[in-house]
This record gives sequence, structure tokens and C-alpha cells, in this order.
Amino acid sequence: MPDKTKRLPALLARGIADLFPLGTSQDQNLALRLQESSQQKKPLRIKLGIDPTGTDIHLGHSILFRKLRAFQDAGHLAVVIIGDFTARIGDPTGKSKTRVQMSSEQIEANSISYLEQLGFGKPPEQSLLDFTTPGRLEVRRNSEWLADLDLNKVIDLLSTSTVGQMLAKEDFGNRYSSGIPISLHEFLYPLLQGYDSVAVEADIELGGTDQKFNVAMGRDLQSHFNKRQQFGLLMPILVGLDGVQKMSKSLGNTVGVNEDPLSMYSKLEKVSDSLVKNYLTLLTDLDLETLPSNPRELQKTMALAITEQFHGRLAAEGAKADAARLISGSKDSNAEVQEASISAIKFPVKAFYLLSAIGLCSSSSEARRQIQGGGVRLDGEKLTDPNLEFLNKSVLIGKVLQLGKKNFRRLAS
RNA sequence: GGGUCGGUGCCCGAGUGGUUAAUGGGGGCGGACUGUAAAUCCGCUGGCUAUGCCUACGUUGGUUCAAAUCCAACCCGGCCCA
Repeated sequence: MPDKTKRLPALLARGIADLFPLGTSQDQNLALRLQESSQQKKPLRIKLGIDPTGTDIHLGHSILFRKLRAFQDAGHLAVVIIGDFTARIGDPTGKSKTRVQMSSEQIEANSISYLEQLGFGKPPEQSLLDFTTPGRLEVRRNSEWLADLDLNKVIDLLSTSTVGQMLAKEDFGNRYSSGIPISLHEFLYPLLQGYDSVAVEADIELGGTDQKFNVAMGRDLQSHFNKRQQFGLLMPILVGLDGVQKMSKSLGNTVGVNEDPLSMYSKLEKVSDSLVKNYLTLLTDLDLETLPSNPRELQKTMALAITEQFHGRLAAEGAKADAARLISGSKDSNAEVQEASISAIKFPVKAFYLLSAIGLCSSSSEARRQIQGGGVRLDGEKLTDPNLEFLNKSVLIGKVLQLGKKNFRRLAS
């Protein structure tokens, strides 16, 4: 999208999938609006909403937060909206069925966890957002203005849209035409998200490309409520580790931002070739012109750069070295592997039970199968008998139990 | 509210009384190959400290020696009508 973004500063423009509107006035053109902002020394309010429906922030989310951070670093104000109210409805975007509604306790716990993962309490150079520089961040919960909306206001909101417009939204349209139920309250979601923009007086809303409808709704509502309209700045949806579907917790193809360095690095360095450039563009600030041409080296460069963002240079380098060592099957690796306590285990213990007890396998039945299928190693040595007995802790402590090529646990007391 | 069709394992989808955790596909996991990629091939894919025992086909009851398959009620959904 170079034509749309060429007048924007490079770090703000990098990776953008869509930007609207694209007119020639200060209300229609983001480059001009940025100029106005700097002339008037009035930072723009950059809105990014996130619904606390899960507990883990992954790299897919991080694209948007990275962009938000770029705006912070350029002197603007990040307005992070925790959708504690909208989480109760659930964003229907991309959903093929109605989302289950969540309890407020769960929502609150998730919100706190999100802020921590965004870097609250961490040094700015290892966190997604800048929590420390004054005037760069505002965290709001949308229950603040949504919880007390009265029915008159709700009817006013509803009257701004038609059923036809809602069904024109891809997700709703698909569900409707394939006979999958749509609850009425789901129609409210885009309106409420749009109303958030009214409430916080957003100048720009960031979102994934799947958020176009909702972001555009924000513009419509701002206009309806006589506010200056926001720009929509959309980022691509990150493809997950499977190389096919979007990165999503429920698809199990994610890299979480608070994963330990080794698992982060080892997952990333095996991302398929077709995705590596994409990851580099969206998840790093590396200069794309000066990258290694060897595809394997490219993977490693990408994995290292991303891991470094969350754990620092030293830990990332360590993870890289450890990954290489573990894969070569070295027995005496000192790698920094996630530890698993075996203190609660009764000895003697059979191999399959051990595997499930430390969470490497989700059930003891699965553990049996994995061993029988030849996918389990202890300090590099393949286990073949699920019923193999270990007599006491001391024969296990310090050893690394491995499932497949990328799941490791160091056994600890 | 009436009529009608339907609810099967992570998903889709067979199966209409009787070996069998339930054909097949997708996805996932593991193995081989490789560059820890892609493609391809192979295995596994309910649970349980387990050579046996549990729990499963919307829910609850019923018929039967025997049910996902038959009956009843209920719950949920699609479509048509209002």
C-alpha cells in the first residue's frame, strides 16, 4: 500500500494494510493531520481496543500494539480500551458462532493479565507499550461509558444502522446465508465499539483488516454525535505458525508474548519460508533490504529479532544457542528450558504418567501413545516403553524430557 | 405460536437394534525425509498410574438379552407460515 502511505513517516507506515479516508484535507488525509498535530503541539489520540476474552497476548495482537507504540514514540497518545463491557457480548468478527458470554470476574482477571503482558512494570525496551513516559498512554475500560447507557441511547445507536448494513458485514452475511444463528445482541457489538471512539474522541483507530466494518462504524457514530471523525488504520492479520490460518489461540498456532525465550525462539525459527518476510515486516523493525539471502539464516534472524524484543539480546542469543544444542540431541545441555516440578509425584513412577503429570502431554493416554509412537526423549535418548519405571527422584532431576522437536521440560524438584 | 427438518467425537460428516470408542475427510500430534521449511510417505488421534476398567452419539426417562440407532417428554437450532 505504498501509494497510500508514502507521505507517512516510515515506522508509522510500515506494514499497513489499509488506511482510510484518503482525501486531501486535514480531516481526510493522515499525513496532513499529523502535520497539523505537530504544528499545534497537540498529540493525536490513537485508539486501540482489546477485549479481555482470553489470557494470552500473542504475536498476532502484538502487530497492533507495535504500531501503537510507534505512534507513542512519535509523541502521540495511545488510548488503550479494555473492552470489559464488550467482552460480555463477544466480537462476532470472524466467528462462525455466538460466543459464550463471560463472567465479570474472569474479564477482570484477564484485563490485569493483559496489561502485564503489554509491559506494565517492565522496562520500555522490553515491553510492547511505553507505560512510563508521561502523556503517552491512557488506559480506559469501556464499561465506564457503556454500562450505564439507557435504552433511549441504545435505540438511538441502533437507529443509525440497518439490517442490510449489518448483513453486508462479511461474517454476519456468511452466517446468515449458511443458516448459522446470529443473536440480536451481536448486532450491538459494532455499534458499541464504534461508540467507544465517540467516548474517547479517537483521532485514529487501529485494528486488523477484519475490523474495517467496526472501525468505519466508529466514524459514522462520531459524525452522528458531532465529533471529529477518526482515521482507520488497519494492519494485516498475522498468519499463524501453521502457515495457513490466522494466528489464534483457539487454533493453537500462536507464539505468546510471555513465552520463555527458548520456546519463543524455537517456534519462530521453524516458521515456513513463505511467512518469514511477512513476520519480519510486521513483527520487527529490521531493515528489509539488508537481510541474509539464505532462507535458513533468514528464519534465524527473524526468530532472534523477535525474541530479543521480549527478552533482551542476551536471553535471545542464549535461546538460539540452546535451540541448536537441544536439536542436535546433546545430553549435557545446560539450556534454559522451562522447568517442571516433580515434587508431587509418587515414586516409583512410570514414564507415561510422568509425561502427563508435568503437562507435556494432556492425558496419560496420549502420553502412552506418544511414547509408543517414538516421540519422547529423555536427555536425548528415545523412550520406547510407556511402562518404564523410574525408582526415585534423583534419577530424573536435572534431565530434560522432550516431546517431539520443540517441547521441552527440565525436571526439577 | 403452527408446520417441517435437524442436533454424532476438535471440526465436517457417515451410520438407523447386535464383533468394534463408533466408516471417511479435515485439523492436530508423532515418525521418516529436509534446512527443525514446503511437498511427500507412515503411525496415532475419549479417559484412567491400565494388559483391565470407566465414560461417550442434545437432555432425561422408557422398550429390549442388546440402542447412536425404536418410543416419550423436554432443551436447542435451520427453513416455511404467522
